[in-house]
Amino acid sequence: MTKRNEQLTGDPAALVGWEPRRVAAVAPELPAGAAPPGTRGQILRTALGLFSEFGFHGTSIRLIASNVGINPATLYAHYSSKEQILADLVLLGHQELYDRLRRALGSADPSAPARLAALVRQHALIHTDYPLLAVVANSELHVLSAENAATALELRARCRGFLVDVLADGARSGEFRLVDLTLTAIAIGGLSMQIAHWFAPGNRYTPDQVADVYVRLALRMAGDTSHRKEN
Amino acid sequence: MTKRNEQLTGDPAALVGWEPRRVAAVAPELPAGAAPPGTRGQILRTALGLFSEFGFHGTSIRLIASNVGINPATLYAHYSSKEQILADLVLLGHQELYDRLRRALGSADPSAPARLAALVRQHALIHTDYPLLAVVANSELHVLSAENAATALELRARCRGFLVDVLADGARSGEFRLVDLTLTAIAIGGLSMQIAHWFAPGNRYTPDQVADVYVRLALRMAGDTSHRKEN
DNA sequence: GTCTATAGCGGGATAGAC
DNA sequence: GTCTATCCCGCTATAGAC
Repeated sequence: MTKRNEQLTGDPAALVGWEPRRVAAVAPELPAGAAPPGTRGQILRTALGLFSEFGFHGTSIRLIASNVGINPATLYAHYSSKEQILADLVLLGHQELYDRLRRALGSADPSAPARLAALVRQHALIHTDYPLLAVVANSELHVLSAENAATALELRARCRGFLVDVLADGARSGEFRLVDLTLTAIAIGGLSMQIAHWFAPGNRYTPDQVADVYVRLALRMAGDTSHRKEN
Repeated sequence: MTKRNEQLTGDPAALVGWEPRRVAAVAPELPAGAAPPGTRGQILRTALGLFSEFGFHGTSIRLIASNVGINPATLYAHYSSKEQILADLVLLGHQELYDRLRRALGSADPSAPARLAALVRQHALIHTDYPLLAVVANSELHVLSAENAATALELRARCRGFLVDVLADGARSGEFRLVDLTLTAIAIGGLSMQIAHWFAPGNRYTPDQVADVYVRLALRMAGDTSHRKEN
């Protein structure tokens, strides 16, 4: 039995989707340096775990406070409202994504396939590293007021711009054969987002393995002409 | 300017993601024959529209009732609880998906690429035809009790089985060159789900155009060896 | 089936002592 | 910063008349 055949006989149902949870049960972590210190950070991490599982409207101030181990009133010494906690999380998640993608483009080879691979790799890795943050940032953003969502939406637009630019460059140069620019960008942009819903440290894929697979899938979707055999 | 260049110069940001809505603003429709008649059906459709935009916990009984034009108490003559309304919607959405995929497989050519294309086409079309139902069935299922979610989860497992079987068959026969069975199945299975978040009738893609693109993307992801040039 | 009225509870947020 | 105590509101759901 080769490794390839092992993959073919593995049971996908064992990995994903059998349970009605929104995310795998992983510890709520925030990017190093991004989390505020002390109680404020503890509130943020606790809210992250609860929002990711029950949603913003399904999580009460009282529940957050009790999980932190403080009184509900104490929470308002650190955040002005429940929405402000979510706003901080959503912004933080989008900033981390934008920073990673920008750095990835900065250090990638200039060819379109190399830049696309770098973007997709980082997009996959942010979802394995911070799955709860990714779920909250993506699926609870819509409950924020327009003002609280504005900065995150601008960062998101820039990230989408990175992807569209790389795909368009590759199409012009002949490195890619796109089926359709807009829909391919949407599809590749959404590809890694599902990772947050099933990935957990210690399952049968490492983050790097997941990222490798997703990079190859994205290159196939873009119609990469440079390394077709390897894809 | 060729059509291909139009695609390349079209602005993707004009289509998707600039707004913090969960779904495009489309009328809340249910599959013909699946919706109950009279007030009961009206409640179901109204709840569908509200759940899709604000989520289950973000939607109150009072809001549903006022949008239907009835008293909140009247609602309980038709449904035993708010959760029961959601349970009906989630089940209905999963049944429609399962029925479509089963019919698609029944009428498809026996080759693996033809069956994969049929599955992906129907998966895409159900998201263009019933985007609100798809969003609710997918992203609010987790608030249901285990009993209320059980049937939908079983249907979902069968649908995933369809996809995994087709990919595994194609890999064995050499029609597909898979990067990884499990992750490809997850990726293709999630591919069309995003459609529900941006598609609206009357935008620049028809449902058939969307489905065509997604079928080609999926065949590329599977490493289809039979029609490589067309993909 | 639909209404009025309301029970009973839990929600977000605040006042003020320490 | 953290607590106790509480305000006030909106929530799901029910009782009972019509």
